[in-house]
Amino acid sequence: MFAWAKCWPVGWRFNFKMRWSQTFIPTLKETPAEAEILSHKLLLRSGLVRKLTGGLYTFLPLGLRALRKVEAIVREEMNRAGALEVFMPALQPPDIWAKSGRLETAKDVLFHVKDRARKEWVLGPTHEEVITTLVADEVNSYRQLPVNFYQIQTKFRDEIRPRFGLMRAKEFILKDAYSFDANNEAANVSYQRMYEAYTRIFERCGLRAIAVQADTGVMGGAHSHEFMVPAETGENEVVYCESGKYAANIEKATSQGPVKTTPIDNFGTSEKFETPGVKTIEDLTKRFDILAERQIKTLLYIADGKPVIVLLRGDDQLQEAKLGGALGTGNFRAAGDAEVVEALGAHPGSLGAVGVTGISVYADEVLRGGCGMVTGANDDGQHLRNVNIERDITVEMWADLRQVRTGELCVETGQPLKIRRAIEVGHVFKLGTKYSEALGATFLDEHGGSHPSIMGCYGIGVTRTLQAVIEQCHDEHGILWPTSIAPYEVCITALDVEPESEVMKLANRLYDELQANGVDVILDDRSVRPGIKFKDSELAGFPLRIGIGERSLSKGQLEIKPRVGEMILCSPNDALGQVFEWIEANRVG
RNA sequence: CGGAGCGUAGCACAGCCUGGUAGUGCGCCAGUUUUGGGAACUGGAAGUCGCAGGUUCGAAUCCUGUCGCUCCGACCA
Repeated sequence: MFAWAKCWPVGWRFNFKMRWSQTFIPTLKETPAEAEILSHKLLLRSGLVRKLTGGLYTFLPLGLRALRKVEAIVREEMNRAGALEVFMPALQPPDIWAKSGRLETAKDVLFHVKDRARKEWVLGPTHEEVITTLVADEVNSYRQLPVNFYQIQTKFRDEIRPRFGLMRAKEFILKDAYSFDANNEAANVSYQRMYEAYTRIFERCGLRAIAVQADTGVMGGAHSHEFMVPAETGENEVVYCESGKYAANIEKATSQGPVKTTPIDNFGTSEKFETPGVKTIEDLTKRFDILAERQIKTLLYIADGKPVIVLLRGDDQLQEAKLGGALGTGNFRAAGDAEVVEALGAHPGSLGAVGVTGISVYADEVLRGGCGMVTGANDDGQHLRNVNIERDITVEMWADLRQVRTGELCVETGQPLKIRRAIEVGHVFKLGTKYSEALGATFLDEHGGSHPSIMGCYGIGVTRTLQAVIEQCHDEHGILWPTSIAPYEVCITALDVEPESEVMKLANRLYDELQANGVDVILDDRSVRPGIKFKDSELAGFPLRIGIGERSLSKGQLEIKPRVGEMILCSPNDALGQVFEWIEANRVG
């Protein structure tokens, strides 16, 4: 009868009449000490989840209902976009991970388990290897392409430090999808289709998420977007232009660059000077009056076991993701002090690249043409001045390595850029042929030629999305669920719970009518004081509360109180219509 | 893995410095009074003080180790 009923998860048709007294909603008046951020506190206080141990949570009935609704929205939109649902093993043989090379490159996040024969297995943090193996076996012809498989499944990741409840957990629910195409154009279509599906999914979940350009890491390529929910507690930083024309993860973001260094005519040769005790860029600025932008910052990294020098302007910060791209490997780290001394003969604070041989030098583009610069002399307490970079330093590779700073100008619009924190809830990524080549997912084209499929992968953190909604939608009293994913859309608060009372009779009647019309409703029949019912209902965040009590019923009225908005008084006979009208007016997406 | 902090009743915490009867508030159970915004009173149940070892006549308290949790950092295809 009503359209919204159709979006309920499969299997919800024969719901038991849900009385608050018969379910399990352990709300907390006080905040548990373990929770730091608001969404985590509210997850616990409103009785949605409980922690088993760090990074592992049990979903309680209320939390599970919200989770299932998010899943249902994801499923609907993936199906609408033409993706096919499958379900793959979480437990996987390590040999397919060896084939893709990720047994090594992803070893830090992989959980390993042994069976009784002492054979090793891994728990999947994602499923590229499994799906590509399937497609390698089953898809042989261009006629079978394109194809896009997805699943909603528990993933495992050996997080060093789980935190913030469901935000960063050892075990979490991810929707992952993998597209296979015969050529680049088709792959771009698949990508675009997922991008649009994601936009709809987050909209329907009531989330304000923005798509930002994302780092593609070692694999390169321009096609990667992350869907970010702006939030102070987010673990990512997003650089954006207020025009809306540019937004990127800070790992990827570029700008028109920092303030230009004032040119200095410098034809002199570089020369050493004494800088006793100087350890930082700031020391040099303060004690020798040398602007940071006139200094060369020299960092030593170890990439694939070999030292490399990284040069930046003194006032810039290295963006490590960019360095990874330039190095072409993810296997790198900052060198330790001992390694620095061994490679360059001085301690950090006096490092430089002038005259260094045998170590590759990667320099930030901003330094190109830099004259009259100051840098360490690879001799503790000594620096060099009058350094002309292109004359005095052998640079192996110039690259964008610096991190963008607030206020730099947008490459698209010329307006100042802003930076804010955000939660990553989804990621679309054009993979290319890395996995199809490694695992033999090839197809024959119409001329009989064999090619690896072009792949894309697309993830949504389902559990994280749920918490991101809470992080974005709450007030001082509790959660403000969008109707689309609220555990219940309507809570009937009966203030006289005697089974034969007029109040309870009306409450039951309304319950049955709402349920029969596909509205998701809970009846608070607990024998507790009204204040507790009101507070709990606000904490749990049900979008609409119907209050029925003797006081108003004696005047022929009941109360319809939106979680956000003014109370509506109406007669019992008008109640259904009012509720339907409100729900219709407040649907999301 | 580095740094910091914390483990005492279901939850939030005091007690520890200065060793000697296990405490407070909320919650829970029973009763009475209440009854439209987290009630009041009375009574009650509930803790091997994270675990192990040591010092001591005696350890929640001091020492050593260990496990767990939280925060900061490192990490995050």
